[in-house]
Amino acid sequence: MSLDGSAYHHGDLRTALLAEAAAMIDEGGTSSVTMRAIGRRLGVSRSAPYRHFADKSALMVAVATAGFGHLRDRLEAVGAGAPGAGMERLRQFGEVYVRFALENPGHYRLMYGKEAISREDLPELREVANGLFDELVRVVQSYQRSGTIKRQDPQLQAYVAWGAVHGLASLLIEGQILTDVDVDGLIRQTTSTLLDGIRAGR
Amino acid sequence: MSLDGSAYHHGDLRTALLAEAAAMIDEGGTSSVTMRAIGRRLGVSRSAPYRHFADKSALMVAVATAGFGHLRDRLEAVGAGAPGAGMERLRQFGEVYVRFALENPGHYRLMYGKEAISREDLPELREVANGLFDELVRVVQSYQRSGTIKRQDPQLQAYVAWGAVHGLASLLIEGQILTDVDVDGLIRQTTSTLLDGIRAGR
DNA sequence: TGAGAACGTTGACATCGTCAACATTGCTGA
DNA sequence: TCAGCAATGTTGACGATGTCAACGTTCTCA
Repeated sequence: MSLDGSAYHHGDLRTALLAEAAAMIDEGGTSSVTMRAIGRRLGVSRSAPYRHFADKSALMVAVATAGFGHLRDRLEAVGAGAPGAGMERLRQFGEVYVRFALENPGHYRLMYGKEAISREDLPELREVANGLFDELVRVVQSYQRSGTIKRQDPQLQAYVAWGAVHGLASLLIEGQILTDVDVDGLIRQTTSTLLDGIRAGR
Repeated sequence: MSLDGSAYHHGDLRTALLAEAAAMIDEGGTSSVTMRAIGRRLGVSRSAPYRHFADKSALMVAVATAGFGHLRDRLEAVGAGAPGAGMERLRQFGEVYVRFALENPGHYRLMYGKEAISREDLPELREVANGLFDELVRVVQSYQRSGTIKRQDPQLQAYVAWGAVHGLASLLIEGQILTDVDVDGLIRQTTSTLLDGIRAGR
């Protein structure tokens, strides 16, 4: 790869494609993403992307995969920190999750929507997504063992928690929440309500 | 309009277009909807739909509008019923909301996603959506007055509640929840957790 | 009954995803 | 060093799509 201005070979088109695709989704949704437009914005021809991704769907899948990687990094950073008192760690997971979605709406939509990713069998994506969820189930189970939260079906409890943060993230991303709302306060109140709802009864 | 088999005039193409579009979204997502395909499926030419909707976006907006009408009817039916003890009515709102989404995934996605509906200014849609939300805020306020739930910012509380059911509905619709999960139980546990979370503290 | 409104059809064009054929550059082994 | 192959990019072409314009058909009502 050359670092000079030789135009023919881009240098790192694959990476640029991933970034540009995500940026375009952020700006105008998945339907605004066009293979030709991506090429145009990156100054390459319309079919240059096909040297790096089999088709548009493959590019979308790659963006989603990258998103899962980033999200996992964020969540692992939380897990690696000090446990904190009570359910502080669980709250942090929730808040980090929502903030990730707000900062990477393009990635997030691909990760948890099936609009742009039509392929039926995507074992890789399924696996990483399930891995994150399983981690949440484990956290729930540990809180149950310590008697901090109600002893219900851990899987259902995890789905409820996920649903709460996913719902908030989705509403925010899709522009369903009035712009004058205090987002930080809303995130905090969402996690607080969730934690109060699953806390082991007196 | 003729009821015989005269082929030239469809009879009620506008209604048929709305139904067919929603059905196609249910089946393959918004990206699978094609003006030409709708025409094909209804046995009319590719541009017949343009006699009833200015463009594809207008058709999508009309589907969403119909969806809001149906959802409002369902929720009003709940509101008209017996109040029930405690927060039973609030739970019913939540459950009816999620079930509506599950039964009408095509409509629901259009209603609360901005993927297929790109138009910036859609005062009609905004108004009906805000109307439903305002109703939720009012319900929250009445529960606050009766001392049933915590006295927090009613708007934030309403967003939290909406987020919980919207999140669950979205996860289910987007196929993010394992198929062997007890959906009824999950819906019930979601509303229970939410109600426990906002219930006025002892 | 006849004329305009309402409704439907075909032709045409730009854009899109994508494949095939071809051009250019980078790298590696003799 | 350099020939040749792999990697990377480009252009041409095709079918599908959204949509407009021009035109045909049917309905309605004065």
